[in-house]
Amino acid sequence: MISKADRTKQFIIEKIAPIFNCKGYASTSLNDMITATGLTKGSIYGNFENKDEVALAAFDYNFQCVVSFIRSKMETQNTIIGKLMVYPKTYRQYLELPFLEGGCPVMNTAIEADDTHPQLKVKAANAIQFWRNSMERQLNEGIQSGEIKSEVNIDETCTVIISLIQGGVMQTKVTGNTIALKSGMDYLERFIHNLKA
Amino acid sequence: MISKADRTKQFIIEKIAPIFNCKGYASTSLNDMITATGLTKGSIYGNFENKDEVALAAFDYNFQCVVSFIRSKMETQNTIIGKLMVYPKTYRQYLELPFLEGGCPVMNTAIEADDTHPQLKVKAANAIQFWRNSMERQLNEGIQSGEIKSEVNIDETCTVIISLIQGGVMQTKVTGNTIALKSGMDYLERFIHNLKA
DNA sequence: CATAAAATATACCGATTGGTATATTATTAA
DNA sequence: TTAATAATATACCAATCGGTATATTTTATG
Repeated sequence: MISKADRTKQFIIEKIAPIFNCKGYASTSLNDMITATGLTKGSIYGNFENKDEVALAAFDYNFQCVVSFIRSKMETQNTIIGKLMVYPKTYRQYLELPFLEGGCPVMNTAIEADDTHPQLKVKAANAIQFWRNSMERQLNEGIQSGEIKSEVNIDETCTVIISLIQGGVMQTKVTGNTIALKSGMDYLERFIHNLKA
Repeated sequence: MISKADRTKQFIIEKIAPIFNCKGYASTSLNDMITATGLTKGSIYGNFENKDEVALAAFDYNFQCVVSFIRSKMETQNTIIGKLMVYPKTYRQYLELPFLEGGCPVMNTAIEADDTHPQLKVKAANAIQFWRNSMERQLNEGIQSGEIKSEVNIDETCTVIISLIQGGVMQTKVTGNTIALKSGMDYLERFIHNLKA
C-alpha cells in the first residue's frame, strides 16, 4: 500500500516542480515551496533531505511529464515520420501545455545548472542523451524498414531537431512573439518530411 | 577626458560580466563581485546604484563582445553568404572564445530572466530582435543583389540560424560532447549555402 | 482503544543576502 | 598648495537564505 509519506512526497513535487521550471533552482526558495504546498518547513524537510533533493526530484518529474506526453502522442502514430511529427505538433502549442509553462525543463536546467549545479547538470545531460538515443533508435528503425533515406546523417538529424525545438521555444518565450516558434516548427515539419525515402 | 569613475565603472563591468554569464544573475552575489574586482562593497556601490544596474550593464557588455567579434569577422567578407558563414565558423570554436566561456549571453539571459527579471528579459528580447533584424537586412540585401534566392523565407531563415546556433551550444555545453555543436554547425553551413541563388 | 511510530508544525540557528551610512583616502581645480 | 569633491573603504543593517531540534499532531497497528 502507498504510504502517507509517499503521497505527500508526490504532492510536494507536483506543487513545486512548475515553480522550479519557471523560476529556476537558485531563485526558488524554501518559502516558495511553503506557499506553493501550503505545508510547513518541517513538513517538507521531513520528506526531503534538503533543497537539492527536492530540485532533483522536481526535474525528474518535469522531464517525465514531457516524455510521457510525447510518448502517448507517438503511440497513436504508426510510421516513424508520423512519430517524429509529434515534436513540431506538440511544441507549436507549448504555451497551452501546463507542464511546459516555464519552457522546456531540459533547456532551462541545462542553461542554469551547467556552471552552478553539477548534479542538476548531470540530470540535464542525461535527459538530452535520452532524447537523442530515442530519436536515433527511431531513425535507425525507419532506415531499416525503408521508410527513411539510408543516407540520413543520424547525429546531425538529432541535433537539428532538438535545436529547432529549443531555439523556437526560447525565442518565442523571451520575445513574446510567436513567429519564431511558428516558423521554426514549419521548417521542422518540412525537415522531417525530407527524411522520407 | 575620461574620468576615474568611468574607468572604474568599466573595470568593474569587465571583471563581473563573465561571472554573470557563467553563474547567472541570481547566483552571482555581491561577494562574487567583490572578489572578482578586488574592490570593496562601498566602491562598487559608489559606481552603481544596485546589483540590477551592474547586471544590466554586464549583459550589455557581454552582448557587445559577441556583436563586435561577429561584426569584425563579417567585415572581412564581401558576400552575404560569406558574412553569414561567420556564424558557424565562430560558434564552432566557441569554447576558445573567452567571452563565450559561459555560453551565449543572449540565451543564458533569456532562459534565466524570462520568468524572474523583467528588465533583463527586455534586454534579452531586444538582443534577439537586433540579431534578427541584422540578418533580415543581410538576406534582403542578398536577394536584391541576386546573390540569394528570392524565394527564401526570411523569418524562417532567421529562426533556423539562431536556433541551430543556440541549440548546438547548449547541447554541447551541458553534455560535454562536441558532436552536437559540430554536427549542428555542419548542417548550418549547408543550410546557408543553400540560400545561394 | 491504546500505543508506537510516522508525519507535521513551531521556533529557532548561523550564514549570507542586498543595501546603507559614515569615515577615510585620492583626485582635481582654483 | 589648499580646499572642494569625488572615489573608496569600513562597519553596520534588516531581511532572507537553507537548515535543524524539538514539540505536537496524525496515522497505522496490536
